[in-house]
Amino acid sequence: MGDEHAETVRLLWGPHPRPTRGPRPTLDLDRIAQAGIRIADSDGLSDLSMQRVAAQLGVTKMALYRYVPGKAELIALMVEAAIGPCPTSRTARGGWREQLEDWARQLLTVFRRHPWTLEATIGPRVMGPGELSWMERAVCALDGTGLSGAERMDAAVLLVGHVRCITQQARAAGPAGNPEAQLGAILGDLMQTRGGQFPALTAALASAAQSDGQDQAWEFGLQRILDGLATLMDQRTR
Amino acid sequence: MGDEHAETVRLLWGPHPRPTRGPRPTLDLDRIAQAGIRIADSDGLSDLSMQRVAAQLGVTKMALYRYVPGKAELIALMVEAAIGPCPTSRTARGGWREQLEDWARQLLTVFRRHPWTLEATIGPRVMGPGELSWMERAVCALDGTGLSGAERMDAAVLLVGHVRCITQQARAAGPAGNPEAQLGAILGDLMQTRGGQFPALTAALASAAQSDGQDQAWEFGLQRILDGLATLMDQRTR
DNA sequence: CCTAACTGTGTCCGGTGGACACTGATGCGC
DNA sequence: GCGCATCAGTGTCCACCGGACACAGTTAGG
Repeated sequence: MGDEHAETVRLLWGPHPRPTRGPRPTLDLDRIAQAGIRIADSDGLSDLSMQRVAAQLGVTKMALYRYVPGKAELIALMVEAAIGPCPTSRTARGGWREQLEDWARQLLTVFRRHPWTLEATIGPRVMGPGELSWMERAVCALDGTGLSGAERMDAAVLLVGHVRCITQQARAAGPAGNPEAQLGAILGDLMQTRGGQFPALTAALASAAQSDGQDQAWEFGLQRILDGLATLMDQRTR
Repeated sequence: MGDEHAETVRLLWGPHPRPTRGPRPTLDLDRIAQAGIRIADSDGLSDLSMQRVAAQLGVTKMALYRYVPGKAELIALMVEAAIGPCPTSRTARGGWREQLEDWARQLLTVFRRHPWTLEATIGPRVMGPGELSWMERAVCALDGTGLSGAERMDAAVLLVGHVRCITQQARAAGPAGNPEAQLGAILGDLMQTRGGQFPALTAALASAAQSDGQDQAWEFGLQRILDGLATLMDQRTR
């Protein structure tokens, strides 16, 4: 039972007993995580190395291994600190749809602020209390809607998937510029040079080029998912 | 205009002129990509190195650089070869909903077969003809539904996001065992030990524990998205 | 036949994550 | 007050990574 994830769980969930003997630690987990977040925010996860994190904190890289077993656990700490707990402001106001919509928008801003969390949360991993609090809030918003527990979880997962997908799409455009336009430009170039073996795609892109909203894909998917949930609830209560 | 992506486009889209002079190349792009896919399929993308790919082909790692400018381009080739073109069987049979559902299921099997494509297609990247053919098929299925070009693209992107999200979730359980059960077990452990500061989540998990279907999250999200699309079309034609 | 083009190899470099032994600071039990 | 177990940070070392570059061997065209 005691696999290698146990240490990660302890790091994310505590406790973190301060030892009484020996010299005072100059660092703590939160400062290390913040330093890593600063690097990943500015230069991306690929430029994150133990050396850089240690240098930012004024220590040697090996000093970090006194706090963290390895790079993977450091990234897990960074993700937990970057995502943080779900803000509880305006809790339980409005119906499930308003609550979920608000929740999804807040989650999107968090992901947008730390785009590297996308690639950091790809594989199987241990979730921290902050991440779980986000799930808690979404499931809670669906209380009393007639959906089963599994369905409430699935709905939350579905929304998270959309948030992640949109965040990734937004990253393709860089910090400035709207994603759809740039994606459309690249695709349009390919269409023009490589001939029209994708007729439906070219037609859709030509029509999409005149579209304006830079968050159109986000709004579209969000409303479609919420519509689908509403349809299910309708079928249940009928 | 001639940025570093130009070489990637040439690699993915051709042409690949065979030189007349000099010794015959012992390798070709397809064999290299297949070797990389074999490694990534069995040991994951993190264990993919130029050395391993070269060893599998019986050459030195530097020989690969005669065909591929770098590791990133090799991975792009692998993704294109692994995803491949969208199968055109049973094309344009049934309504948009049946077509899209079939399309999404086929895409899911492809992603399940090559889970590493998830992390390989995270950042902004150049898409190959195979990937585009999948998009083409989805957009084509939505022809004549009253949706605008941008909306058809957004719908396809929405479905891809769901497929990716489910694939990631499935990876958490390893090759065997159903994802929801294992995820629920980890979460349940945390609930039990860390106390009930997530009441809604614990309740939902307790209810989800009795659920049976191992692809329930997949089916749930898929039907919700399709329901949402149907709702939009209903509003349009009304 | 010769030469230019091209392939695969060997060597080298900076950087990475991590193991390990070590020095020095610290607080508890005596 | 003192000694010693404990723990923090450092320096050194290693295997491995992606990639640059010069080189030898092979091939086809003039």
